[in-house]
Amino acid sequence: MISERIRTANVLVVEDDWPIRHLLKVSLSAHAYEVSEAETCKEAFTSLAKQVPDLLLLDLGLPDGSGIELLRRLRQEHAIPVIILSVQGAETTKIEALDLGADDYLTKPFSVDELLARVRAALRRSKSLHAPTLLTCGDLELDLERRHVTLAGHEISLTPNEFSLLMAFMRNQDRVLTHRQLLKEVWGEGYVDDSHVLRVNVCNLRRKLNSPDGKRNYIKTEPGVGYRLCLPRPA
Amino acid sequence: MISERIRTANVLVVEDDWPIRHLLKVSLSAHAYEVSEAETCKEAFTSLAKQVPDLLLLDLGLPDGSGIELLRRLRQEHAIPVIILSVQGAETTKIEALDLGADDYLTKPFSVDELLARVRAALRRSKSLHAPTLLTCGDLELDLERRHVTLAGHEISLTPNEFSLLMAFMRNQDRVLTHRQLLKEVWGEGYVDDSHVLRVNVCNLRRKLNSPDGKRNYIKTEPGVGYRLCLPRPA
DNA sequence: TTTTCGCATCAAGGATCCTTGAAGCGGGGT
DNA sequence: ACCCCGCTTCAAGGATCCTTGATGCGAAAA
Repeated sequence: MISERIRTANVLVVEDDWPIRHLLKVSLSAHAYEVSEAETCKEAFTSLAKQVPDLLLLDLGLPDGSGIELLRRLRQEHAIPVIILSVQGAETTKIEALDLGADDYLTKPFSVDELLARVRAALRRSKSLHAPTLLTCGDLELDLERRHVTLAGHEISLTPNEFSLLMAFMRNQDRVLTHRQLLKEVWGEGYVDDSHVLRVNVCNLRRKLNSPDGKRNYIKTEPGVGYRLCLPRPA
Repeated sequence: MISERIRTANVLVVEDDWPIRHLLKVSLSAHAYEVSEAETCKEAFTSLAKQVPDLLLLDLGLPDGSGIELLRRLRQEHAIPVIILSVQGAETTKIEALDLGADDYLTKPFSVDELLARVRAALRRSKSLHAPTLLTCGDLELDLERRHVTLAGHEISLTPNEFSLLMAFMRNQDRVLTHRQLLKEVWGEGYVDDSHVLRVNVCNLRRKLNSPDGKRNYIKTEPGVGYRLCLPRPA
């Protein structure tokens, strides 16, 4: 927290037009950003090779080569936020840049307030990295964010209920889960006694999980109690 | 990593039957666990008040009061793993204990190998705490795990596609997302050009997000480009 | 003013999924 | 040997959701 306030962010401005470049430098410097400058694509490349900034302000209308190419090559290595500067009417290029991973854009002429707001927002976002919510159990992998499940490499498709059910299992590997617990987790408080619907879904889930060779039995039933997702130790 | 191997786990054994209690103590001590013992519910309470162990081995058939009550009161404060010891036939009590949050159970007579395996599994699980995957934007809250969305406190129900769409927005707050980016994220590579389906879903999403008072407009349209989820600074 | 284009909204056919009933199966108890 | 009970599996009606077409709307261009 403290270090964020002391260490000023480093911004690289890539812009060939002097008045605009100067405006950017002055505005940003006045707010305690460290600013480097580049007038051409080439200069930008050498600057990036020397030091990677915390944020890139990129004009798309550079004299030598398009900013698009610079963005593409930057994105192959770094994930720093990039804000595009574009002129009115250059919609196509702007969208192309955004699709390539640019974070935001400013259309000339822009207000300094808006510039600073976008810079702040971009820097704030770049600090929040996503937790790689990925659960694994043997050759089973469950991606919380993408809602994808892969078994021994290739993807298998689950219905929403099946996914929730498997999620409950994978967050409690090798642990007994009672019928009530599973029903409460997946279907909610009101379904706690409907064990039939649970059995049907466990059945369907098993069919999909055992499809490749039918060897391993992931879900073990605990008679009279519930189910358990076995760990991959082939005892 | 290292500390986990040096510091031995502390296990509290609550069991009135001497032979079993002794077997547990010997077996666990031999594998470098620190073992405390209690013969009655009362003893267990005082022991827990003094020091909370890393794991609790709990016999359900205690002479004074049921182990169930002990478990219930323990769960109001601590989340340590609990393994139940039960006799054959006491299914009802066993299930009740599991529903209350017990992690596992052993049915007497049990093998020492199985005991150790369950203890290891329970301790391993207790170390993996779930990341509270919760995204917020103003009075909008999105819970990745439960797939719930709340707006100013009360829950709103979204369809799967709407949820994915909102998730994409909330992971990129205040950032322009092009049509292509959103379509790729929610529908997949094949739908990148189908902007109509995106518009319909944005429309439906807006309706649900603005329902309470219709004041704030969360999703802003960027004409010709895409959409943007606004931050809650009411500029 | 009229036209045009992108966006918003409504509505319905069709696909997917969920629930529930019914039947099959196997082990334990009488 | 028979029955009972819980678990598994199959199948279909019904609910939900997704896609797509049609229409309305507003702003910019002609």
